[in-house]
Amino acid sequence: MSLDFLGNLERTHLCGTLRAAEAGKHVVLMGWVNRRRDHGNLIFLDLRDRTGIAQVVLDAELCPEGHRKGEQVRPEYVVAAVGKVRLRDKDAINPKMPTGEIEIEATDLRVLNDTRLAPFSPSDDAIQNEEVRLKYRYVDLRRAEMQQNFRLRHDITLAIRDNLSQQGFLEIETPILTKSTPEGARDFLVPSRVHPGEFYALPQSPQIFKQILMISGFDRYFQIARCFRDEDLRADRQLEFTQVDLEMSFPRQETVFGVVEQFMKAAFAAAGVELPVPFPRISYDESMRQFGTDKPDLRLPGLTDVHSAFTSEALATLQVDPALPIVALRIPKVGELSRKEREDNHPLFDLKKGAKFIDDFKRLAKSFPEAAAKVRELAGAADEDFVIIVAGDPAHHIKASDTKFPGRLSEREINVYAAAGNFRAELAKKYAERHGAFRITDEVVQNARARSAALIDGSQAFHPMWLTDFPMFEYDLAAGKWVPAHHPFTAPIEADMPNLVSDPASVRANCYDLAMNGLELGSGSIRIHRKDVQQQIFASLGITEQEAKARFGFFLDALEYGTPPHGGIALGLDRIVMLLAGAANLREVIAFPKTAKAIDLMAEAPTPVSEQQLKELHIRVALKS
RNA sequence: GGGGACGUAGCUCAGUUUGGUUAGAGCGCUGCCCUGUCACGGCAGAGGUCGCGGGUUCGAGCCCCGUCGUCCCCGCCA
Repeated sequence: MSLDFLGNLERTHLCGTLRAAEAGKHVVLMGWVNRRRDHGNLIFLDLRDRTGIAQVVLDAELCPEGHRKGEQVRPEYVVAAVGKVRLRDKDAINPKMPTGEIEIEATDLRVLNDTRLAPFSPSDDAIQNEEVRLKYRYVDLRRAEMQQNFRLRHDITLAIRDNLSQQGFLEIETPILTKSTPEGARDFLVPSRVHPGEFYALPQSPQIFKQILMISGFDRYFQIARCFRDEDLRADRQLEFTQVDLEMSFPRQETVFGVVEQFMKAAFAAAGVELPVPFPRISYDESMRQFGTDKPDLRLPGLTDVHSAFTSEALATLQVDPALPIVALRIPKVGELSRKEREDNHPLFDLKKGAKFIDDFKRLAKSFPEAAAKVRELAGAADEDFVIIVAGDPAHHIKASDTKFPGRLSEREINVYAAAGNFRAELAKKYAERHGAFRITDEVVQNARARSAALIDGSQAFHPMWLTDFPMFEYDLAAGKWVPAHHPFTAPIEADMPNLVSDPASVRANCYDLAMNGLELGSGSIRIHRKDVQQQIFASLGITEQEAKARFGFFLDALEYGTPPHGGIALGLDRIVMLLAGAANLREVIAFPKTAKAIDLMAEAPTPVSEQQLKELHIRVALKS
């Protein structure tokens, strides 16, 4: 069909905002045709823009030209509707729509653009095919749910910026092209044209720069910072992601917690949710014991120590390592599972962690009726609750004693807890419908979206938790030495410093994580600001002065020029938005995300580049055959 | 690198258990009809290399092997 020019037509209103109060006004609306209902001489168009939908009426008698065009428009055509707002007859009011009391009596319709038939319609909320959604992301993003997600993201980001600014933080940008450091995640490298054979790296975080900003006297820095890590993706991990990154001078751990609690409260308020502060705290060891993870989800029961339910004879018969934890995990209201249902769950358990599980209670009860009953009692299990016992496998090649140091959890213990914790999280996801523990979060998120004036109580739906007292070092059994569990500028807790050399196992790091509903939201630490302490740490890690200089030279220099005590944290903005959007993965809150195989299906990145480009960059590609 | 789920019409899915006529449904799409619909309705119609390759078989959407893609998890992510 022939298209119309916009001419000097100016939009006067937004579709979703029209109400009965506007009745009688002449309006010009522009947007996409959401649906068309053709009654012959009367055509209804649902016109959609970012604010919502309004009904346009094309009457063959009142507006023959517009009606004629209306016969030809199709969903997702872009049109301008000119006309008068009028109240609908009482029996024509649609109470399901915010604009349902009015409609636009069209006097003119301009067809601004047509469309190819998209593989799905933005008005269709049943679309689940992520491949198609990502390829046609521009259509997917038109969907009301996506529009809401990005409105939410905007509001949250704005609130955090505003709040941190009010708390005296200054937003300062740091380089995207920077220096590769071999620590941590894999870097994305950028070849230098000017310097043959040399590379920049994209920042995994602004870590070193923000510390230098403290040395530079900015006192309080923050940045909504894009970060890049070339690692495998997950539901909560993308190659590039956004951190709320901040650093402050002269803080105690408490100071950082206070700052974060304030801006998190503000961020949640921007999403319509009241988040109580301060957040509760738990030590790393306690979190591992109780939840088998350092990002606990407190909406479900934790792990229960059920060692006491078993006699040593029973453990021997069951082939369970008595030196390792024996815990029960309980998923409420799952009901009794058939053998096949249980077996379907077995791949969710990570056998490589040196742990095993018992999920057949009937069989257990035949041989050890008291133990079976005692386990369920200790775990507080009701009849319809599903209980699994997780314990150490004595056949594992690393013995329970091999990595055991007094006063802290051993690698084997951690792995048994982790196997239980992972299993718990996977089963919780699988049986979400049955246990219903996640429903409260969905409800709060849904209600908050409706944006009534008052904030909705989020205390039952969101469970923030500070994790503290992480071990400073981990023992690398293969290398036979202590390695840092965090980046090497993390300060030890002051009281533990005398033990740095004599008893590294006992040293705790002055760092902290923020977890919520099974997600790690952020991680930070108080940093080392003294050269002598930094040298001690390097020494206890077996890093020579030359090595340290090669890796972090400029930063170690900077540390010697009057570095104030400082510390900070970085929080995953995408994850915060994901929680508040009620989304199951990050792709729902990132406009142009990548697939699990790190591909942008819309832009079709990555791709090979021309020989000429490679040549300019002094690069030759040698693919492994 | 490893484990798991999925892949049938544009979309959502049934059909795969136990191989057997021309592979179905709803939505969407096309044409016609319709002045009060709002998931409009009515009539008619088009649309399928059953992800791809190979194998078994008289015969494969269904069985076997391989491969590709999407998703989830482990490893990895200081």
